Amino acid sequence: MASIMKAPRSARVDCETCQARVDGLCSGYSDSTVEFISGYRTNDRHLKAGQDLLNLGEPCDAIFNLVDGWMFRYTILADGRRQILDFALPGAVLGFHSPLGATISFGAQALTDAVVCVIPHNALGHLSQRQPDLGLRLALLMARERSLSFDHLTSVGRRSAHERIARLLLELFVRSRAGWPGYQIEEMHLPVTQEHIGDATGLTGVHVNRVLRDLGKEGILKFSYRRLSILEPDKLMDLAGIDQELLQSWTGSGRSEARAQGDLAGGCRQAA
Amino acid sequence: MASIMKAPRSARVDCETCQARVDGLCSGYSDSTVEFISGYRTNDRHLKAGQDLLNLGEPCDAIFNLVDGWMFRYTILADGRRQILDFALPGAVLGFHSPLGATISFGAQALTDAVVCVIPHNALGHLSQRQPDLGLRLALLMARERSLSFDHLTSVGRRSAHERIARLLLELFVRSRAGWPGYQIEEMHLPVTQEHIGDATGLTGVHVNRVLRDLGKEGILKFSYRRLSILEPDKLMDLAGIDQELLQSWTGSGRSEARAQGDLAGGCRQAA
DNA sequence: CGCGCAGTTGACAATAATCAACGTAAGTGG
DNA sequence: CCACTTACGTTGATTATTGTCAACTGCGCG
Repeated sequence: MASIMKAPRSARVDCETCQARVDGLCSGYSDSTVEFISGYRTNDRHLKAGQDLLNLGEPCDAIFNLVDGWMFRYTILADGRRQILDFALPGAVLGFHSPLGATISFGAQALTDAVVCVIPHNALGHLSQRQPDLGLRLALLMARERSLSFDHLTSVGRRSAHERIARLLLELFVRSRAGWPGYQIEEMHLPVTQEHIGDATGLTGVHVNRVLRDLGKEGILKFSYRRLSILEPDKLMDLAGIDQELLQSWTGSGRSEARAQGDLAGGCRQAA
Repeated sequence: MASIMKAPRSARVDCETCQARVDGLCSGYSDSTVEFISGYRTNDRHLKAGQDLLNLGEPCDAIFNLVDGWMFRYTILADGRRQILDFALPGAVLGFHSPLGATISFGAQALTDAVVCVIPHNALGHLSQRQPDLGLRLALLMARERSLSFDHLTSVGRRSAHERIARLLLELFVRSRAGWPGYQIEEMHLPVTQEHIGDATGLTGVHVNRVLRDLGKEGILKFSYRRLSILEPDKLMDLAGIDQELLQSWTGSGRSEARAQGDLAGGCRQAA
């Protein structure tokens, strides 16, 4: 798919390795087989858990495609308060902020060891010339991220602590599994602490703990030391106020969405 | 700029009127002269204050460019709680959500009488073929909206009621004036109620009122019956925790951003 | 001039933060 | 394998912030 050709311009050096990675953008989740096809990936960065991808206040001239691992985006206020903006799973695009050469205002930190593919901003122009749909696909991805952000805003602004936490855990479960637990007890490793949950939901770590105790007592779920057990999926879904359609938008598996992606990916392959 | 040519396909009928409007997308604020150039705009919708543009739960096959007036996006929870997601000023793009034909999950309501230009989704594909940069410009616009949403999330999650309200009023002032008040007393008409402010900041209308009373007592600002007076701009800026750079990202007047838009707009005009 | 919506105020309740102490699991070097 | 270290989690007492309810006021508009 990614044919090898000499690069006539310096910016093109990165294009070939990036091409395959960019191909995965619109799906929202990267296809691991692409890595083998594209051969050696020279532009990858490997992060250890807890390490930052971007340093706040520095300019940023690239976007990043998360290949492996979990990360999260955050803001730090002057007095140290932290707000986690969202959690990034493989396939996410990080560092695409409006002003191209401007200093960034959001950090991105690895929750687990992680690998990101670096796509310089100037390569984007070349890529989008060869692949006319790239821009619209990126726009769609950004729009989806914005919708997710709207969702979080609604949670933090108008839902109770119980609802917010139930919702967040459910979201992370569904997004990482790319599916709804169904109606059986489910268990998984979630690489976040209660402090992370607090910073994502606008609560204190201490209060998160109390709410988790409540949810445990009610037999809905258990979470401690990065291990989540969903004991009563239906009760959890009820508490979180989730409907089926929303679940689909998280996984990108909705019927209409699949159709839309099909269109775009189709046009994409024609162009290549 | 928008040359007239026969439309070979039905979707093209809308293209000509939309073309000019779409040209304004990347600026973030529409250029009113464009209206005259494009001649009669057949696809406009006129809304009265309080009227909804989108009905929650219905499918949506178009995007909208707000030409005139103020609007806001919102969510309603099952029990009636409302969260205002953002305020839209002329130039904003509404209704661009991920699944193309899916039912929408966010409402959009007019605060004043308003005019929007309707751009059917299928026209987007045609337009972006003739105007290859359109996608990237849209992506940039979406990314900027996401950043704004991240900002609101941080406010609601981690700032006090006073900070949130100060920040929101300052944001609306700066965005609508496209500039910072400077250091003199400023006054303006803000077409929102205290209830709106509450729903945008995750507070109650009652509590917003108390905070506004505090801010009035301290001589920082006054707001009542849709009239905002900023009495001490520097104190307000301090309370809101705003830095100069953020102001620029709101107005889109930052140096690096202007450069980026120049690049894009330039490529855009070449294509036309 | 009277109706309605927006704003204002007070008393009270609920939710969540803060502070501080202690418990417990995971990781490390000897 | 152990003691040691550290980060994470747990709990109670107390305070602060914000919400709820309800009554009342004032502005604007036909």
